[in-house]
Amino acid sequence: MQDTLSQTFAALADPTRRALLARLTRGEANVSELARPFLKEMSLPAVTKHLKVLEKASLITKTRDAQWRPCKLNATPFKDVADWMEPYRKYWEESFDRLDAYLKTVTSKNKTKSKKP
Amino acid sequence: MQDTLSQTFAALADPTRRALLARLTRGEANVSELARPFLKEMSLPAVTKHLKVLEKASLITKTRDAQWRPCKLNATPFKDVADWMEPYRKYWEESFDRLDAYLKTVTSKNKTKSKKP
DNA sequence: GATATATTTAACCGCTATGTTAATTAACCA
DNA sequence: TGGTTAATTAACATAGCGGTTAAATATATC
Repeated sequence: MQDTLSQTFAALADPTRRALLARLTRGEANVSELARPFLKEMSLPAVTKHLKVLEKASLITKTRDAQWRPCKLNATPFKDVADWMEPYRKYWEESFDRLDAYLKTVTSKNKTKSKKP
Repeated sequence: MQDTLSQTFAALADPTRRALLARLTRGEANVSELARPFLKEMSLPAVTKHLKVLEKASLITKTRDAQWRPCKLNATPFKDVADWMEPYRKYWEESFDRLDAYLKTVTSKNKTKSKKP
């Protein structure tokens, strides 16, 4: 078994699973509701498996309501990812500041060709 | 081939690769420098492969200097992850606000037991 | 009890990821 | 030229992922 963060990233490394999470930001949903948009591309058991991966990674929690299994998002792993990202934030923001600066030089070079009169 | 974000998350889903990235926040390093801390646990070709995964995911760039291959971090995929995370931020912060609120109720319940006079 | 709906489990398959060791390539040095 | 260091490639083993279909389980309803 892997460490928690690896498990989280592995769970996020699939577009179907990310779409499932995105759906859950709009509120709880049970398995068949979650599966519906994907049933042209894959079977229901495939979706069940994706949900199990998300559940094992604690990204979602499955509860019980009669024969339905409402799922909801868990915040903790997102927080963990955000915290892991933090040391890199300064780095990439700096990088985009540089892009910003570059774009400003381009703008100034093209001033005479500007659409505005 | 997978989509970019999946490739990024997959690359991050390994503790060795995350450690390599962490090392690179302290500046450029070539392959053997990067490998050194891991050579008790795995072979050099294994590290080479990890670096290739990071490179394919654009998380690092490998350049050339004689027989050395200095590696440096790329900001873009980190930005992409951060952007993907953004819709979830409010969600998990809210969740930790709730924790905060809970902790406050605990504090208030224990007011009489507080260390402060 | 029988049937319908919701979901999971089982058994299987093909592909890819991660590691190994041995060999190879590339660049430098003496 | 020959030797050393740096890094990659080749060939291979193993394990796990993501999908399938078919069967099983759970709950509600008639």
